[in-house]
Amino acid sequence: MQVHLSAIVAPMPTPSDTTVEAWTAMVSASRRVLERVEGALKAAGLPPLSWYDALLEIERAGKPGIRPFALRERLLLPQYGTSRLIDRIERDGLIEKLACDDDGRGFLVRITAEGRRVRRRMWPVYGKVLAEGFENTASAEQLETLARLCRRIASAG
Amino acid sequence: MQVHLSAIVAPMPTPSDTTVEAWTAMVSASRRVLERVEGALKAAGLPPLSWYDALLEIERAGKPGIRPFALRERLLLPQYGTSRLIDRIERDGLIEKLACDDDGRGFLVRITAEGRRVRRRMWPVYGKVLAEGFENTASAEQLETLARLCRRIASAG
DNA sequence: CCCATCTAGATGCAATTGCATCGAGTATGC
DNA sequence: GCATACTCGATGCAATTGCATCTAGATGGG
Repeated sequence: MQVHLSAIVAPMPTPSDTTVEAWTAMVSASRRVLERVEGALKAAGLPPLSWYDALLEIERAGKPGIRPFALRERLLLPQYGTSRLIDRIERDGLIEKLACDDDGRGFLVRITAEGRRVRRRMWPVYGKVLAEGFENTASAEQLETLARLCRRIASAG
Repeated sequence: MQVHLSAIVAPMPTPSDTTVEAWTAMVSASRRVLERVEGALKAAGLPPLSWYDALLEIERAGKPGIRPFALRERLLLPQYGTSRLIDRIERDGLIEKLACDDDGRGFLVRITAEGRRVRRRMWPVYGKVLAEGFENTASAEQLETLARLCRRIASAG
């Protein structure tokens, strides 16, 4: 039996079938749910999902607001994406930009009353799709397992 | 204690914390791996991941080729997305369009030698990221579980 | 055969994303 | 205090995506 040196020195870069199965299933699942969520939001005349995530984080930051770079970290968005998302949401009056005292380069983003209202209207639409997709399908225990595995993969390098 | 009728008649549309945890973990994981894959492909001077998926399906279809609508079903892409993806890949010479005898509206898509070569070069780059993300992180058994849960969620409605 | 209807695929236009780069402000070292 | 490096955020431009609509060919009655 011949053994290639590369197989000993370095691990094969080729993933197992099981890995590929898991990966494709994960991508399909998240894409499908994402499509359903976006579709439901649009059908209800509401903004896209990215606005929900941003509004939620901004609302959580409360009265003092949040810096764009901090928002970027939470949303895992590229810097320019964050910048433009903030612009669009602001143009719609759901958030406002506040001068930042201790750093002249940046500013703070705070949610407006209208922003809170819109986020609240989005939640049941969003949540309904999630509940349908997940809770009719898997037990709480299975969902915990799923979450744990996904978190590990997300932080793996 | 007051109970709202809606809580009895229809299930609450609000998902459990566990559901939300699983969902956000799943989205983060797939987005992170996707970013890594796209980054690795770009760093290697190779086309984006969407091309890989398309090339793989087209290659699998073999000599007779595959109709765009069939490709669309497999890739879960919108119709216009498929149409344009085919255009771009064709412009690069990795696939070719063949007249379709039994349906004058459409055509068949077939991979070229160059297309096969490019797909083969993409695989180790793609696969390496998958192997790192999944196999260093979870056992085969866990990956099976992950795949099973994700498949169920993908097909749930 | 002819019309109505349906399916396959393309495309104009607007919105979004990706990439590179820029401008302004801050922090550091001297 | 000042030059240098760094961080924050914006933006021009090209590529991609989403949406609506369109054309050509197929299909199914009458």
